[in-house]
Amino acid sequence: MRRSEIREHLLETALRLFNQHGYHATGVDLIIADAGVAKTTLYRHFENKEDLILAALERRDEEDRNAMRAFVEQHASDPVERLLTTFDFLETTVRDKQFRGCMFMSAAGEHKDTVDPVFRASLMHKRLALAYLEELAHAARFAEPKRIAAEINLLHEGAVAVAQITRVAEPVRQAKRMAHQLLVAAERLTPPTRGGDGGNRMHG
Amino acid sequence: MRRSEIREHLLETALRLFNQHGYHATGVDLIIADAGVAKTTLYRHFENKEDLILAALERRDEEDRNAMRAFVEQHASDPVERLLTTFDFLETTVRDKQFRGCMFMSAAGEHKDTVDPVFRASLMHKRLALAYLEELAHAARFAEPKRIAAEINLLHEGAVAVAQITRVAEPVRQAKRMAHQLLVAAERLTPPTRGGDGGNRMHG
DNA sequence: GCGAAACGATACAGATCGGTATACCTCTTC
DNA sequence: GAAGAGGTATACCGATCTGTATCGTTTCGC
Repeated sequence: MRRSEIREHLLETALRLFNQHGYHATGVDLIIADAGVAKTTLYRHFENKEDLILAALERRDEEDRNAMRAFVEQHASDPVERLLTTFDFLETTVRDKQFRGCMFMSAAGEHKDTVDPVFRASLMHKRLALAYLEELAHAARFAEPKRIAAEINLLHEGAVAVAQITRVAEPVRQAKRMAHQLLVAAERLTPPTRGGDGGNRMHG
Repeated sequence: MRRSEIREHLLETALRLFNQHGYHATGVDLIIADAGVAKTTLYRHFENKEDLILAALERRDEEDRNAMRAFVEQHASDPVERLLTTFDFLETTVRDKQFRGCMFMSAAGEHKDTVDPVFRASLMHKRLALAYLEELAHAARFAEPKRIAAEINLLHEGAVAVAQITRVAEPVRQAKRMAHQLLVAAERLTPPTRGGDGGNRMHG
């Protein structure tokens, strides 16, 4: 394994264990044992455990947002449908056997102080996720794109939270239906053509 | 302090510290120091730390649900308004300086295994909270009370999750507006009188 | 008022935590 | 093929973790 591969391998292992057991409950000894790496190696790549957590979250942040973007762009072209398709992406993540809730919410839940770097990293991720929804809402020409994005975002968080507890995917589908209902009632700068449904069909 | 008072004092102290720092990050040494109690005393009242956590969550569960019930019954009489008033209650908890997210979601986030007693306690709380919403939705004579309750519940979780990250109360108000919009469109077994709004006024 | 139960204080056990030090091995690179 | 960087393995550090043992003191029920 090359140096960069070791780093990636450590980040993947850490992410998996953090997701499985949480951040405090996952010791560095477990991480290095699972990664099959000496402790010295871990500390050559990361200053300390917090640095590892931050690097892992940063990696996950990019992964998640890129995956959602790719999924949405591949599965829908109409901007309104794209907003709804974000729920389909969420559903795939929730259906994953390894799903144990949003890692950023967990991170913020274990590092509740708003000045904690881990909390701030989670906050940053959520801001970027919201920004993407605003981008979609803007492209969909909603009259209040920020409000729409915040609503979709709230439904995302609610769906994932309920799914974290119940461990079923239904909340995500329900959230999508709620989003659909809110979107068709929302004001648009360019209203859909009369007589049709403006392409806002519900496909799921 | 009488024996029962000490137990209550320990539970209150533990709950405050769990809320402030999380469950793993709060050691029993910190709890007893903050409570001004000997370690022997804590372990005379609780078998171990997990037992303390479970007792604390159980207490909090009853407190929370009673508080919501009392608030809702005091601030609204119409069943539909009561469903909306649950958000006003949430807003008071979110506005609290000590608010750091839902303690049960945090507990489930730190104890992700579904067979973990702490996870199960959180699950139980969420089920009871949902049951109350179903009770309200049933009283409001919605055609699909379970679906309505699940939708309100999802908005609750979303609002609290977003508030946990942003540390502002706005998400709760937004969730209430979304709930209002969904409720007025929902089918009722006894439809509201035509010409009026059926008492589904938005007061907040 | 007397005995038992519960309290506080402290010390301690054993495990685990994050992190470092040391010594040896294995590659790459000039 | 020597140098050096980065790997492994292991031992170790001090701190902290949950939980127990000891012991003197306080408090409460009878």
